[in-house]
Amino acid sequence: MERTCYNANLSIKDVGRSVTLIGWVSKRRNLGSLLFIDLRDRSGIIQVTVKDDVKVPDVRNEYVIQVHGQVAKKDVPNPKLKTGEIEVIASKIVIINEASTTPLIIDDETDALEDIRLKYRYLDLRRPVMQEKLKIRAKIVKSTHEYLDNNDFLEVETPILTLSTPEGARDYVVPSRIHHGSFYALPQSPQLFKQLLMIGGLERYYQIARCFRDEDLRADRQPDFTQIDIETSFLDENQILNLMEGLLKKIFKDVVDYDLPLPLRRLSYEEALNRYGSDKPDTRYGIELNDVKEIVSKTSFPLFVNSMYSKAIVVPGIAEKTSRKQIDELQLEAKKFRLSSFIVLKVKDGHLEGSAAKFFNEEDGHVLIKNIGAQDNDLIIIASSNSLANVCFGLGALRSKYARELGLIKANSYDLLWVVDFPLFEKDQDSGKLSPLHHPFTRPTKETAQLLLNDPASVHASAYDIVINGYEAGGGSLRIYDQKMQKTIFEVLGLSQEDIKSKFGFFIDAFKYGTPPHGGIAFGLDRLTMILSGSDNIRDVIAFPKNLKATCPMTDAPSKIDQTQLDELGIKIVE
RNA sequence: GGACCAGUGGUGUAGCGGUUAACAUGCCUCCCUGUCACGGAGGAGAUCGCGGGUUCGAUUCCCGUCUGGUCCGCCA
Repeated sequence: MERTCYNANLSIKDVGRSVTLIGWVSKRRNLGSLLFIDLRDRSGIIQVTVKDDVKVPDVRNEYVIQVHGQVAKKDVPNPKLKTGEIEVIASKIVIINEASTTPLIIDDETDALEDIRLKYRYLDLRRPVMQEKLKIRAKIVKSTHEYLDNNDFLEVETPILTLSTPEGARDYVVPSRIHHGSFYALPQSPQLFKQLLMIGGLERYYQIARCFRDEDLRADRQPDFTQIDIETSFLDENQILNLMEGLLKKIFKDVVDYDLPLPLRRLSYEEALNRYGSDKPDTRYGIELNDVKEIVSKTSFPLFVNSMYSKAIVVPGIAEKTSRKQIDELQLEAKKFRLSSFIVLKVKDGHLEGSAAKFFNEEDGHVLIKNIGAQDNDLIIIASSNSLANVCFGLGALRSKYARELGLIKANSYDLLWVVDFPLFEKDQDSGKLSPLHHPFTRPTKETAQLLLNDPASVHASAYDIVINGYEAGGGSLRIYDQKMQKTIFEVLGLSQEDIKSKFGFFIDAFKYGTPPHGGIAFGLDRLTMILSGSDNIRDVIAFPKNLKATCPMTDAPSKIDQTQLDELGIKIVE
């Protein structure tokens, strides 16, 4: 189809040029014998002016049209448009296709709610903001290809139909037609395959890998999502982190023209937990956690005296406007994080106020205020519990809640850091069972590996997470490359010999043929795109996402299938 | 599995124990030669998510249910 160029490629330099443009009618302004059409294509909008003497067909919003005309300079430019200095004086307009009235307004500021936008996603995608997000996504992928290609990484695809390994997330499962009663699983990540590629001698691998996890959805979680999946051989933790910092630096430069200062800060898991109450802290604002165990133990308040851990946060300048009701709501919020016991104090004229203030004598009150740096009109929240995790995560949740509400987070700012030195295992709060914090292929640190059998909870992992603006944007580790070690880990996790053999037999077998020390990382492409496009919702950066019920409002997937299909698969549906 | 919030013309909202159900935008017709969120005049368009209850009367109050969203659990 004849076309000179994209709309937004035209500029003041093209004045006088004869052009043919194609696009959608974004807006008409009919002034009688003068008609303006905002013509939209992928590049942007340009104004087409149709004068009295040109016969035009009846053109409506979202019609696809071809415009023949001449570029002209506008007397009064429109600073809001990239092409605002010019317009195209039409000599001929051809309708390529008509359009019905759309169920949503095709505009950056559409007022349609999300379910309507998802149902008509193809229309939603016509909105320039949405296209911008997809362009940012593509740019991240392009930068990634460039950087990793330049650093000797080889892109390799791994299977989508693979073996189910029910540890970790729930698998999406695909029935086998040829083997009734057997199922493939979709990969939760290419973890085992990328390690086998290292055993296969590839040394540096990457893949823009689609991953699938059948767990409940969130604003930042989809059941199928994309990872920038990376694995290397013979590199230690520092070498990997440095290499990956180079990748992040290039992405941030290429995509948002931001010069990322390197090296990135590294925070131990313990410090992240104790200072920010999170394993993925946003450090763009304060309200850090303070240890107040020593001071509050001197009070007469039983909760404080009987709890092993007491920590406090200071929320600045809101004591006066915080009501009893708001404090009750706070209790509710903290309860979500298993933090049921905390008290709220206000600072007024250098003294503590609030129902729990009476437990502090004058001197202890002053010491508390001084030690945690509280000022008049500040709110002090003290949490106490015998679980350090509950105290920290609970206060961490309140910390981020207040940061959002008080507008302490600077827009369009970036905060990147590594969280390192994780524990290898975490204990289930109820059952006390150990499970891997990262995954069961993570290598214990040299210093703590010998504790594996006697004190597994104290073993640390050679694992690292990249945290950006409070999102876990990626994570990785050095992997176990010793067959015996891998077996021991499975045993500590309580897998039987049969389980190990049937689920991971092929994997452990491979280790005996000369496995290189290896390690890697996976970045969440969707989350990276969210952060770099300023979105707070993962659906906005995925062309065709699922809603919270894991269904697609446009296609209505998942759907029932024919009896014939079921019969072929040997499947009976239980209602 | 659980908590909370929201469902009113195509779209987004307002409203309220009795209304001609309001406003914006979109849509249709007409007028307009410099608009760019064009302007002006007129018009069509809603069984107020669904079911039940209270009531003389329910879009409004109550219960249930469905749908969507946010969060907790879950996400090696």
